[in-house]
Amino acid sequence: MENKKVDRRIQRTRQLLQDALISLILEKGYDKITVQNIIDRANVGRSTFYAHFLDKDDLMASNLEKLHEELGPHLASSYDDDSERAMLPSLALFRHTQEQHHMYKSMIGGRGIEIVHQVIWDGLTAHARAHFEQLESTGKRLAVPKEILVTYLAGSMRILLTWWLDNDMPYPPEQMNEMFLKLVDGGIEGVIQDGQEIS
Amino acid sequence: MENKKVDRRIQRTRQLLQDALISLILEKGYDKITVQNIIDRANVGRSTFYAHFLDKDDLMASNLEKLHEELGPHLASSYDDDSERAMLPSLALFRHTQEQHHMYKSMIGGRGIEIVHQVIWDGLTAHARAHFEQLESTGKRLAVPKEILVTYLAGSMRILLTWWLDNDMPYPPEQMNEMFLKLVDGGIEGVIQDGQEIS
DNA sequence: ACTGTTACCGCACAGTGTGTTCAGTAACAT
DNA sequence: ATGTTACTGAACACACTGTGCGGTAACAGT
Repeated sequence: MENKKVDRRIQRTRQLLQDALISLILEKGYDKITVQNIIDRANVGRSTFYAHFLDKDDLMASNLEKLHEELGPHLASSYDDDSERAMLPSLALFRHTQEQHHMYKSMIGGRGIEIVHQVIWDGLTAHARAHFEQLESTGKRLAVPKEILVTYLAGSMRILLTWWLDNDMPYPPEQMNEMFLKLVDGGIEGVIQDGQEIS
Repeated sequence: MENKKVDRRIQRTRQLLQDALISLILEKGYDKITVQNIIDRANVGRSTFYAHFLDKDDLMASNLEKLHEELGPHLASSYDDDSERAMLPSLALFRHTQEQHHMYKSMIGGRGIEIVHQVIWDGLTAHARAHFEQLESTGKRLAVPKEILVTYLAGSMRILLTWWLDNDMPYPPEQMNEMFLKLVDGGIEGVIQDGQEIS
């Protein structure tokens, strides 16, 4: 059933290139990296690089995709842990970030990259949107436009996550999650109203 | 007293280059712009560009500096308006953003740029830090590390500002400011404690 | 209006990175 | 052992960078 037919050489090459990119990002930042740098560090032929990826961005995207696939299961299991007050799978995200902090830091800390936005943050935003839509369907009214709430919630998560990584994760994921919820809950609750009328 | 000795040709050239950069950013994003593009659009000789700026980043920095100088007075006057609950000069910032939205959007919306961080956001963070330090000096205790609060506050401002620009400013600055304060106040107040003891 | 100064232009230059092609070689699966 | 497939290395045209320099045009001050 499993597709184990992937040539070892392919696996090796892709891995080498992906690792090279990450380590280079952590050293000098995404912008300043050239394809030349990457293939030098990975010790891979020039033509080989272009046989696998279109360019630097494409390689980055593949890295991101990999991470995203791996994150999936973690999110699913998160609903067991903090299902109660979960507006976002924040605890799961903090935990996974700690596990894969090299990868995350290369994508977040060392300056944001276009593609990261499109995959990670848009996913978070979707989560938040679903939360508020579900809330609305139960008759609640929002004193602030939904899209702003959604952006704010996902954005706050991003802010704390970024800070955490930039500061070498000085607190455990659980504590970060507590603080995140404490900060965000207050503001969110203030704009949720039971009644029909809005000011 | 005034230094009006600046050669007209210099003013003209610098202005042309700065405008060219902004319009190009709004079209295709900072990363994809070359010095060649800039001088073509500005209709300025190659050597002239390098007579004024070191490279693309340097030109961007000059643009940013210009904006920052102009923002100064606005911030000062903001303390008249919302001095009461001002943790940040948020209203002034929303207003100035609306006035200079082309400039701001080119620097924020179309993907963050390294230098922007260092000037605008670090300034905001400093404001926030000053606020909490002043709060601490009056005997209040914080249930969340100060640096996290600072980051969160400045970050939230950034989030909303970015959203506002990306969505073509659908609400007036005053309303954005109200919503910002509503969202942020709740969370912040929840972590400020009067007493001496912390959990 | 005249004059010295200074900014601009245009072109040429070496240097570096890009993305493609292709024949030769080595590692792979079976 | 054999056919297949991925990698290598070198060459290629192209694009952009940053610098240098003589000629030209716009400037400020008298």
